Amino acid sequence: MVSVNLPDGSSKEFASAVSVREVAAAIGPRLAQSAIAAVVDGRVVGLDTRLPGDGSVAVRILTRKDSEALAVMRHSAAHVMARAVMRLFPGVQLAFGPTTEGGFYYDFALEHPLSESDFPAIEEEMRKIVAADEPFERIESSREDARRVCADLGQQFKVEHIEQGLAEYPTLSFYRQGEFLDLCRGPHIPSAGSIGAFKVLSVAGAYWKGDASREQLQRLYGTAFFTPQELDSYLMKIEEAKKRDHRVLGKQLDLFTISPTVGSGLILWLPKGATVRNLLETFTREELVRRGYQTVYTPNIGKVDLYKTSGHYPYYAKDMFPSLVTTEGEEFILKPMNCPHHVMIYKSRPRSYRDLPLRLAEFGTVYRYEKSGQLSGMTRVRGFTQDDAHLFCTDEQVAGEFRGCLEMTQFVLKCLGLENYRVRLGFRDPASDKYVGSAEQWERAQQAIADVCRTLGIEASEEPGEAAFYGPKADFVVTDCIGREWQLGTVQLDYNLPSESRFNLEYVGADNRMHRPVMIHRAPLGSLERFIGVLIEHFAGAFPLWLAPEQARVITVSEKSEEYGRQVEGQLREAGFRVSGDYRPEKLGSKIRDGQLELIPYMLVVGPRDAESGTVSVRDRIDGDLGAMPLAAALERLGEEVRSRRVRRTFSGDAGLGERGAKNEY
RNA sequence: GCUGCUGUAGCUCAGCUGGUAGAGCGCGUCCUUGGUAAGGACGAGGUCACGGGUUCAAGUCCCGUCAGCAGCUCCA
Repeated sequence: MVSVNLPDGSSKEFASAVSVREVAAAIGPRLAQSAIAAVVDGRVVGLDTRLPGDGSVAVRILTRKDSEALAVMRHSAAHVMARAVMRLFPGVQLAFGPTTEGGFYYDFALEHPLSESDFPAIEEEMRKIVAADEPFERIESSREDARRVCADLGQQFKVEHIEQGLAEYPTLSFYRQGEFLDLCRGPHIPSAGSIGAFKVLSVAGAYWKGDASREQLQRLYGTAFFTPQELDSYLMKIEEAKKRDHRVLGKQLDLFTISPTVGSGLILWLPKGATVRNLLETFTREELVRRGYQTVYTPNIGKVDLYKTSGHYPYYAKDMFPSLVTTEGEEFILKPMNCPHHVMIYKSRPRSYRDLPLRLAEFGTVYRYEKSGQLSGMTRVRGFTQDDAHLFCTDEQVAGEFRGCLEMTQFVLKCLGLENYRVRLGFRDPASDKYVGSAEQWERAQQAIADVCRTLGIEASEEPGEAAFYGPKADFVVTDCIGREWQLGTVQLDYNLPSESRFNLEYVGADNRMHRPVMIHRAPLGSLERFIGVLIEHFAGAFPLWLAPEQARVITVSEKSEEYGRQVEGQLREAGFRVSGDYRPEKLGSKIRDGQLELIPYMLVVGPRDAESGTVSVRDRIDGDLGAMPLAAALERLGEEVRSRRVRRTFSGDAGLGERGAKNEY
């Protein structure tokens, strides 16, 4: 006798070991019809799952209305896609085919290189399979049988996976659908007919088990929904997100460009982009002064010995541009980070505990040789400027300094309306011995960091094993408009560079003895390139007034008002606004449209009526025509919005193309 | 770096199975002098990424290089 507890609080008794399908049928024929899967004691299972013969279990039947059902269906869609590919191309080796946040993919090894031109045939074959509505049948077998079946099918990846990845499982499961049989944990939908709408989206390379030294596979991406309407709206969402892409907007709005002649991964800041950067730098600099930092400048190159001492060379040699060798045989490298230079400033004279904490800040431009396939717009580049600073402090000061760094990062992000981020705390892997510094020192620091986050109300995930070898860290991660995550700000403790084997940093303590300082690396924005790239997407190019490259544009109703228009423009400029004037002999509507498309926050329309009364007709980018007002009133309105750094509208949220939520369902 | 795809006017793109280049927007000139998202006419603008090859003939086919895109991998 088994007692089945249902979500509505009721329960049903069954005499024997029933399947979930039978439970659904007992609740109602309609439910049995629309059931996709079920959640049994918190685990998503297929309808063919048999409940235990006695005791009590919680069962929730999933229909297409439940979000868990979508993932189950998509996984089945991945099988259907694999089946279609196997029908079309001989000799397909199956690898993994999990669901992702926005759909699913399946990795294959096959001779024929898949391309978009193959998608229609694959989709057509999938349509046939869905229309046939054959059931997904679960088959359980022993490890040995499973291995033999896969070997007989010639599926080498599956054989390897059974032998290695699944070594601990005594029994394994297959799912059969028609001629298609695949090693798979499941669960699956009852039959293919529930796949309402699907699309093969893209193909790309991927390595078996993510290992670049292993076979390269072809990864076919797709997505599926229960209804064509949902699929359409998803595809629309992707299109919308693509329009927000900073690479598209950067070109459209003349913010930055990249020239192959200068070099890929090297950003050329156009005047408008440079304006935004400049404003951000000024904003940050003011904040640094307020928080007790001192600014420094250091050169773009340094002798290779500096990096030998820091330990970065030759360990990171592949990630740096090759060294520059002078005719006299001196070897320099383009600096890949600022810390060694800042360390030398610390070492430029003996330090006392009274000097600490010493906070040295610099907008330092660094160069790293990223692999060509890595480069992407402004978010992944080979030359970038960090809003960098290095703090030298005593062990006791670490918590307070760390707190200050996080507060500043929080403050800066808040000022920009960037609220959609998460913080990852990279902690040590207790099982590893690769770390510099004592275990107690780490424990104390990690504890302090976690406490600081808690008191600041920062939602942070502790990730053991994610720390760098030299110290724990806190990374601020934001998601871009197409769902990719980018690390922006970072705060990292460093026990390595100050150590005896590196730069051997010291200070004289109150006890007149030498002590070793702790170093903190921190960059609230991270890199200006990446940060502004993310900001462009965050605002969809429509920067808040205080950051807008062009804050206002004077537009004349006709050429008759040009003189008054230029006068207004002059007064705005005098008042410190970034302003332009459009005096072309175009119609008003046309000039407004241009201004709107260029995302100018305010347009000041002036015509004969305004010239007469000394007014301007203000048009707001967001709210439209605000009507005529005295010029002084308009200046006050804009000035107030700048001073308060008001953020009126953002476009966060992604199109669900990310990999978060990817599950390895085989 | 690897796999796949892409590279045509300033921008977005068309150009069929090879027969010496097109559109829209933008730009220039002129007409129009208009009150909140596209007035009209005319015109200029292209080593079809670069280098080889096949061919009577290459934007189109093949190879290489460079760059971009998607993904994998890595990030002090």
